[in-house]
Parts: sequence; C-alpha cells; structure tokens
Amino acid sequence: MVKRAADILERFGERVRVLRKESGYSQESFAAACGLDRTYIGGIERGERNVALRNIETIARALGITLAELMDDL
Amino acid sequence: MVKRAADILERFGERVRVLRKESGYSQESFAAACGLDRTYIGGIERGERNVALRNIETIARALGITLAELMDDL
DNA sequence: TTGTGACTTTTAGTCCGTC
DNA sequence: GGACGGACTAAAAGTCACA
Repeated sequence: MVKRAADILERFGERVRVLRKESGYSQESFAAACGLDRTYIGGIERGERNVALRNIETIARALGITLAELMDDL
Repeated sequence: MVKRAADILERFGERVRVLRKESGYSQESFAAACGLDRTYIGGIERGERNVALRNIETIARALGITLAELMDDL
C-alpha cells in the first residue's frame, strides 16, 4: 500500500519547494522571479495557501515547466 | 505556427467544458457532482473564474482524471 | 534564509433570479 | 440546457514586522 500524502495543498507546496530548490532559488529570489511576495511563497510551500490558477501558472512559468509537469503525480 | 489560446482561465474553462460534455454531464449535474454552484461552473467554462487548487482537484476528481491530465496541454 | 501572526484589499464562490 | 446579473459571505491575494 502506497503512502498517499496528506492534503493537496501540502503536496503541491512540497512539490514547489523541491522544484524551487532544484532550480537553485531561495524563497526570496524565487518570489522575485514570480513577482510575488516572499512570505506568500513560504505560505504556499507550507501548504497554507489555496493557490488559484493564475498564480499556479505564474509559478510553473518561473520554474520553466508546464502546468501538467507541475501537477504531475499530485 | 500553432494557435496559442488566449488566457489560462479561458483555456482551462474550455477544457473543463469539453471533458464535462464527454462525461455526459450538464453544467447543473456536473456542479452537483462537484458539490459546487451551477453558476460557478458556468463562470469557469466562460473563463471568468480564477479557480483555486482545492476546486481544481475537486473538478479533476469529478471527471475521474488526475490533475496532470486535467492540466495537460494548458 | 525562512517561519509566522496579523492584517487589509480583492476575489472566490453561493444563492437568488431573468432571459 | 446554458448565459448572465446583483447581492452577498467566505476565503484568496498580497504585505508587514519580528523571531
């Protein structure tokens, strides 16, 4: 039985955190790349923000991946 | 040159509309399946709604597909 | 460099309806 | 069966000071 991670927001946040680090960003520099606030990015990564589609797209773009890739396995 | 559809919300809405119809739902029955409001689903399909992640997941679930599949080619 | 609480403004999302 | 509007409430967006 495969462990299915908790909440969709937590899974999404963790995925953003991993991909951000892989891209060599700090939260602050990544926030700047997205045009968003540093604390907002932090909140997303902690699974505290129910991010809407426009910001999801912004994040995918900053990571240089497609929406489908960002959502992969979530 | 491939036509790149307008706005992410419009592309998402159009995709939901196509998949909903393929599943044989009316907007109203689909809204019921999602536990969302009928006028909200209509607004999404018209590209007027910036849907948040929890509802994106709800919609994917009601359509019986993954988030990545829902976001495919958006 | 990030976590967190508190906060205001904007918008997500509901519910009533008409065409 | 779906587009669209008005009025409303809940929640997302966005920012700050401080640990």
